[in-house]
Formats: sequence, C-alpha cells, structure tokens
Amino acid sequence: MEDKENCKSDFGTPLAYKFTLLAKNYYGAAAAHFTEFDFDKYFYVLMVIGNHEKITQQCLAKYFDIDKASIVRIIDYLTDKGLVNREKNALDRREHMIVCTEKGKTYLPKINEAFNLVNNSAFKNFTEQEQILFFEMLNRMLHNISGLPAEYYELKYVKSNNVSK
Amino acid sequence: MEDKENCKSDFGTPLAYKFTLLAKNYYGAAAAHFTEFDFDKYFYVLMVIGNHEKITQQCLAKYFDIDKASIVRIIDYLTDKGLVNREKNALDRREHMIVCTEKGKTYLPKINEAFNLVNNSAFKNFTEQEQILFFEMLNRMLHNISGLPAEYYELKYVKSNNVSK
DNA sequence: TAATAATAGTTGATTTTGTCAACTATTGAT
DNA sequence: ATCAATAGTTGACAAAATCAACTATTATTA
Repeated sequence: MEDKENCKSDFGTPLAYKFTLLAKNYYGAAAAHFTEFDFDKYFYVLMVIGNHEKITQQCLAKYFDIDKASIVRIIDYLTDKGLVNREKNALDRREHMIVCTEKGKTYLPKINEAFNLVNNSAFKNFTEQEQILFFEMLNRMLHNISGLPAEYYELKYVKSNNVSK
Repeated sequence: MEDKENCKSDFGTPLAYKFTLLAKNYYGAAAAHFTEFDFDKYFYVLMVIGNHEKITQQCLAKYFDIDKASIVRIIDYLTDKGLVNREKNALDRREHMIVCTEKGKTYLPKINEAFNLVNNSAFKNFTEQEQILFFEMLNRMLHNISGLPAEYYELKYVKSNNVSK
C-alpha cells in the first residue's frame, strides 16, 4: 500500500483505461493521414497482409485476437476495394491465403510512413532508450496479461489436446 | 532509420495495436473477478462515480472520451441495476449529478481490489521504479498524442471560441 | 477403407456499441 | 428580451462483435 503513494491516482486506475484512450487518440491521429485513400478502415490489417507474402484468415484472427467471422468481413471489405485477394492454398485447400494486390501494395509505404509519424509524435520527448524500454515493457506486460506470445503471429495455433506435428 | 534496428518489428507496428490487445486482455482478466455481480459492465464507470461525491454526465463523457448519448445509456443501465442515481443540481438545474447508491458503494472495494490484482499481474516482474516509469511514460504519451490533459477530468470542458470565465 | 473428428472459412441472426441529429430544459450573454 | 450555449434525452441508424449453424476439406483411427 505505502509503495503507491507517489502515483496513487494512477495505481488506482485500471491500466486498460489509459490503453483505450491512447488507442483511440492514436487511430484518430493516424486516420488524418489516410483521408485521400479510397478506403477508410483496416489500414493496419492491410499492412500486416502486405508484410507477408500470404497469410491465412486464421492467422489474422489470432494476430488481432478477433473472431474469424470478423476477419471474413474485413477481408470482404478489402477485397471489394481491390486491395487483397483470396487464393486457395493448393497444399491445404481449406485455407484461403490472403495476398495483397498490386493496388494494395501501393498503399503500404504511405501507411507505414503514417504509422511512423504517429509513433514519433507519440514518442515526442522520449529518448531513443526510453522508446526501446517502452516497447520492451509493453511486450512484457502483454506476456504477463495474456497467454498469447506477442510477436509470433506467424505461428499456427495448435490445439492442446493432441499435438502430433 | 538506423536507430530502429534493435526493435524494428515493434517500431514498424502502430502502438495502438498493442494498446488494443492489452486493453482487451486486461478487461478479460478483470471480468473474471466480477462474475458473481448482478451487473456485467461499466465497472470502472461505477468506480469513477463512486470516487466522486457527485459527477455530471458531461464530466464522465469527457473522462471516457465518448459521446454524451452513450453516457446516458450507461447511466440508464447503472440506474436500472440500482447502483447510481441521478440528482438535479440545485445550482444549475440542467446538470444531473450522478451519485453512487449504497448498493453501488458495496461493490467499490471489490472492483478496486480486482483492478489492483490485474494491475499487479500486468506488472509482474516490474520493479516498483519500472511501474512508476511506465505510468509516467503513458501519461507523457497521452499528453503528446491528444490535446486532452489526461488527469484533469474534474475540469469542466470550455469551448475555445470565447472563454470568459 | 469407412467413419469420425478437426480445421478453415462462410453465412445469417442477434446484440452491442457508437454516432448523429433533433429535441427539451435551463442558463448565460448582449 | 432575445439569442446563444450547455446538459441531458431520445430515436434512428450504422458499425462491430458474437454466436451458432453450415460447407468444404483434411486428419485420425478403428
């Protein structure tokens, strides 16, 4: 108890409150960079797809921690806009590999640059060392608070009962 | 560019992605503590109300950065559950002061304890100094990324055109 | 091999949530 | 006295998440 005197208004606050505020403001700031695009959502989903040659909807669902049904609708949206395509995986025809179209790829540098800009303004007056420390702390906290490994979104999710391969 | 070699997978990632994941996991963990309550939402809203003798819906809207219409429905919900009441402010009868009921107050210690527990597990293996630094960084970032002062939710919001008082 | 289970994805129904504009009432400003 | 601003409410609507049922395909196993 006594260790919380310094910052007690924060310690009594659920961390998620600040995370929610930060995420909201962050996306608001980022959206300002995308006003001339002919799509208005799912910028980061597109970036993740573009950073992989191909990626399954399951992987995206895991990475973003949302229901696979939601991913279907996101991919529908991006497909409508001509930014990604579904391609059946010949090796496992249940899987639809999501691939970025040429049009989609033209947006990637702009999206990347915009996120960098917003990251930089978020980190204003942070030293480089502080920035690294901050990311390290976020990753540690994500590891503490969830079973999910934070970084390994390329991994297939494997059910726990009978892992044979 | 070269300063990003260490952590480049993170630096290419919008911060908000991690904030969103953290918030989701945090609320999931917290909700596990509230399963026996006869309400299932807005725990932190109740706590904020309980931490004030009285608070207007405008203040809550500002604090949580959501539309006042949403606040109306949240307060409706909490009122239905018997946790808060609306009381007209005699000094300004437009304002409805939200006050915690006796029943509502019985939940406050449990909610507070649960958030502390989840905070503590989020901060597992953080030194006390790291925890303070983390909060400090979050606040700094919130200040950078938004015009809103993070802490001053008691302040009335004043329109910018003609601030006379 | 046949039957069964598991996985990837889709769809439709439902709920929840947020947003917007219009509205009442009250107060403040000129 | 008039007009503008504020606090709150409401209803309509749109966006998003969730859930269960479904198809297609692959893996397991008896």
